[in-house]
Amino acid sequence: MDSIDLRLIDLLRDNARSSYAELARKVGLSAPAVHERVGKLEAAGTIRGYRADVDHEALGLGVTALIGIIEDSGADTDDVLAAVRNMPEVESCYFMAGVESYQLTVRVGTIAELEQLIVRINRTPGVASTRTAIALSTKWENRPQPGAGS
Amino acid sequence: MDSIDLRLIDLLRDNARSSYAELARKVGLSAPAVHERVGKLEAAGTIRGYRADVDHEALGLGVTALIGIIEDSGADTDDVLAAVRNMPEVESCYFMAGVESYQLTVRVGTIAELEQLIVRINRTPGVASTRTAIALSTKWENRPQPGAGS
DNA sequence: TCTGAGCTATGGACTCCATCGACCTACGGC
DNA sequence: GCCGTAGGTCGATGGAGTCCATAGCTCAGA
Repeated sequence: MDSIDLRLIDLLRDNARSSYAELARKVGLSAPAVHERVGKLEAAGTIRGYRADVDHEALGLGVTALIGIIEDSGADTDDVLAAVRNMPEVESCYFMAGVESYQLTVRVGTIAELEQLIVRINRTPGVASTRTAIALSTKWENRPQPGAGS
Repeated sequence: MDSIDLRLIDLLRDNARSSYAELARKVGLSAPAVHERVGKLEAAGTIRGYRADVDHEALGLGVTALIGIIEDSGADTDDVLAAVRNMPEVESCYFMAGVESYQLTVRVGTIAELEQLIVRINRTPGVASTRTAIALSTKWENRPQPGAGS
């Protein structure tokens, strides 16, 4: 993990479909060398994968909300987690310090769907209550933090 | 935007480095046809780009936190936003309904750095107070919600 | 100091892919 | 019925991906 690796990661975070030849030109190595470095970063788990960044509104998922979950005392946290995992609307899930055990990012098409989702979460065994905040607009998301390779 | 487009989006959300030839095999079209469809999705802004999904811990950013910002009455929201935009630690930023105007996802290396970041945000003109919750663990992030194309 | 092991780069070769142009088909409007 | 358009296939070709052999570099140990 040297500065060339960091630059490769930055470049792939900016455009994951860059060709190895292009990456090679930018970091000043040959394409096979870049290929091997990227392969090692993937094998080590530093690069987990490559994802298309989509416009959720264009896919009919224009409503974004953050939901905090407060668990019952004595609830089985794994059961709550498993229930939430089965809800495809839940895009991200963090286990938190504080009163709210889980913090979710959810995406739905309409406010009505959000209401139904909240009801479903509240009905889940182990969930005492939830707190929902709606995002009026997304200023930015998943902005890559430049590494030392720049 | 038909079901083939949705499948292409799903496939690219799963692996953004798939070759056009591979995508073509999976959706049952020729590679040039897939190339053109993907190009149109990009031009329309439905696909915004392609990002490598990295392990933040491996990059020394093992601390994730969510920060809510409460603004001063009469604060210029754009100034607050601009200040936050200049902080590279802020990965995502939503403008929210409710008492907290902004909700941030931030990533830093240590709790000490988080403390400094919180201080910096609180010192920003227009910010009345903040509320921070630390993620003890990330169950999942940016999980793609399958479209109807599956 | 010399030597050998291990790592990582390069360059060549071969295969496969991206991409362009030509043509074909289905469909809707005149 | 005819034409224009949208969107597909096929074929060709230039370039990319990837495997392999080889060469330099670093370091440990004789």
